[in-house]
Amino acid sequence: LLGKEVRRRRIVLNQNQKDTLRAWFEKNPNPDLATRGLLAKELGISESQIMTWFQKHRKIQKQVEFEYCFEESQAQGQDKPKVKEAGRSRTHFTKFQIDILIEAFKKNRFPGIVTRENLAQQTGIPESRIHIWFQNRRARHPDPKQGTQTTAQLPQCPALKTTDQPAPSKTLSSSLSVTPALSPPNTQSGPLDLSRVGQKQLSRTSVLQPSQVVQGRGDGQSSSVFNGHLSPVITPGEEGFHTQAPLWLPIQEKCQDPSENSGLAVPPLDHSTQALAVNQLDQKDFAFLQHWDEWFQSMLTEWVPDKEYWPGKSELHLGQVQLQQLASVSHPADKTLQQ
DNA sequence: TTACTAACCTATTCAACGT
DNA sequence: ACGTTGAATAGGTTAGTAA
Repeated sequence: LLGKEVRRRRIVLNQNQKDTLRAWFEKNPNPDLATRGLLAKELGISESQIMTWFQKHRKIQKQVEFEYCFEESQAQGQDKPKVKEAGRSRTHFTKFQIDILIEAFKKNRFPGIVTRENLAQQTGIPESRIHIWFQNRRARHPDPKQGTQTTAQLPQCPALKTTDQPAPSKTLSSSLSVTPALSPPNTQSGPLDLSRVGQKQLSRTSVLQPSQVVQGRGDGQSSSVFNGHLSPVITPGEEGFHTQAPLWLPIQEKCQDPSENSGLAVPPLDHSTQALAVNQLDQKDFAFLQHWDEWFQSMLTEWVPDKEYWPGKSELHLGQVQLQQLASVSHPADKTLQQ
């Protein structure tokens, strides 16, 4: 926004690069670090870009395979033997390297590409490994400055806790995948397992990316408020779940270093700003949100975990009625909801 | 303007390795 | 066997680029 570092400049692979990558992918969809390095040299792009490309294509291939299996599976002789990568290699960082990384982490938990590359140069560690290191570090060392609330409490930064799905305004805007807004808590990967609640964390509550927290759509609409509002924080209670809706989520995005974080994090929104955001809603908006919250809560209180109903990873099969219900309460002013 | 997709994120799991 | 932690995966969003 202000010329600060954002993310790695997006490149567009040329045909030759794509062909080469595809050829390598066919030979081995899981190249190790050394192989990726070689490829990177050959193609003139970075190893982490190679890594990203392969990650994406593994996903795509899985999806394709799944669809293929779904269509003509049963009879055919199951999946072909895949190229199995030899044991996962593990990078060993020296204390010197770790010290540098930890220092950098203290300064900024979300280093942009420039910082990561600087660190790579300082430490001699490939940038992609540094990226992974920061991911792991963030996951395992929650920011102490974010307070000591548990994840079941009010959302905290840099990540805004929500239910495990995006807010309806987003959800509905893309392909009417209504599942998210109606998903019961912690069910993205299957039935709710209450035994785990309260241990490490509420499993499968998703966390918005820093950039997802407050970023409006730039169209003057109060989507950010919607985002916060429509994401009830669901806490397990003795008799089920309690939502904390309606929620005017106190968004306190905290950039580590505004001058050079990845640029995905957004500046903190102080309380006056929040209040303003809320006040800016007109009565129609407010009535709608109240209506939504009531409906949402009623849906949640009616919901009963049913193992048969949540068999696997993803889909929640909703009845037509629920879909229509959801659609019918779309905010008239929010065009994205109309879709 | 829209579709595509690289770059990025969290959450979770796998697995190497030191104890 | 277990804890730590690097690597991988799943599932998502953001934003730059080409059509």
